[in-house]
Amino acid sequence: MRHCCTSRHHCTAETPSSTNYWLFKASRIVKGKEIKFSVDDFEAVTTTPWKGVRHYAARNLIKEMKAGEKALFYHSNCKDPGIAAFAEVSKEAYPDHTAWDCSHPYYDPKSKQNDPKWFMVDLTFESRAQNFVPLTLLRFIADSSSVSPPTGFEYLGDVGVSAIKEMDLFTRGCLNVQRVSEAAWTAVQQLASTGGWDLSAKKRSPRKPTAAKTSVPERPTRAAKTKARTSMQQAKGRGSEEELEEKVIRRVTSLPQKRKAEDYGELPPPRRRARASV
DNA sequence: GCCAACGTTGGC
DNA sequence: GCCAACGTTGGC
Repeated sequence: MRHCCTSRHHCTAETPSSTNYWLFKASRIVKGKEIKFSVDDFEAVTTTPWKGVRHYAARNLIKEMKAGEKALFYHSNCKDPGIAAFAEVSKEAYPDHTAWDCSHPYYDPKSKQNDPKWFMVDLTFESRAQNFVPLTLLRFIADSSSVSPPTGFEYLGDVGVSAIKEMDLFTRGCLNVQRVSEAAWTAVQQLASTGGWDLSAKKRSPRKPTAAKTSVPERPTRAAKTKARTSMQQAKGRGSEEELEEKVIRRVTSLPQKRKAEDYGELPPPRRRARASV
């Protein structure tokens, strides 16, 4: 028997054969190199092998995927991360051959042909999100202190709101492949098709205060860091007054307006060229 | 088998 | 560039 995951909220009571939903982060930068796989690229090629997953937790999810399961296509590592498209897993896990190619940026000498360490699935483009769903919006909804939807998002229902709150985007942000609950999938679809929010009104939550630095003056070992973090989190608890305050929507009228279409097009804004080119 | 260290990754 | 989460690795 196999655990579908470890002790997290996902897989408690669901039937093992139920459809899973996933989220794929299309990073633009890998090991310092620009990869540039945008939603435009994805739409153009339609089906793409999801190469280059080199994170164990992400790989484990990859191996769990089945053909036909739905996925969110997410732009990460960019100015305005968020969900840009809907997709489908079209081929289940098979060895990621780029790990065997020593000239490839995804090369990993520890992966052997007879014992592959990394896997990929094929992902097929289904549709573009009618409205790009930015992480900031999801965070805004997740941050609301109430279980009920914020004004303007009543259609999500309490179920949708709590599903968004539980998304791994917030607790496991660095994971580039994530599991998505059916309720969260539905909520994202609703957001994407409804649109109409005023992004400039959503205040980005400020950086959390870092109290640890002062208490750990010397260069701490990694373990010490971990411990410090953990205890800090425990001490901090959830829902301080400051946090509540952050949840208030503020009008921000002077937000830079420069980026519009390219926000969601994802291709890097054309770097101003020095005219030249002979 | 425990547990510290490592490696990966992305938001800020 | 820092921080964070966590599966895996490796020393013992």
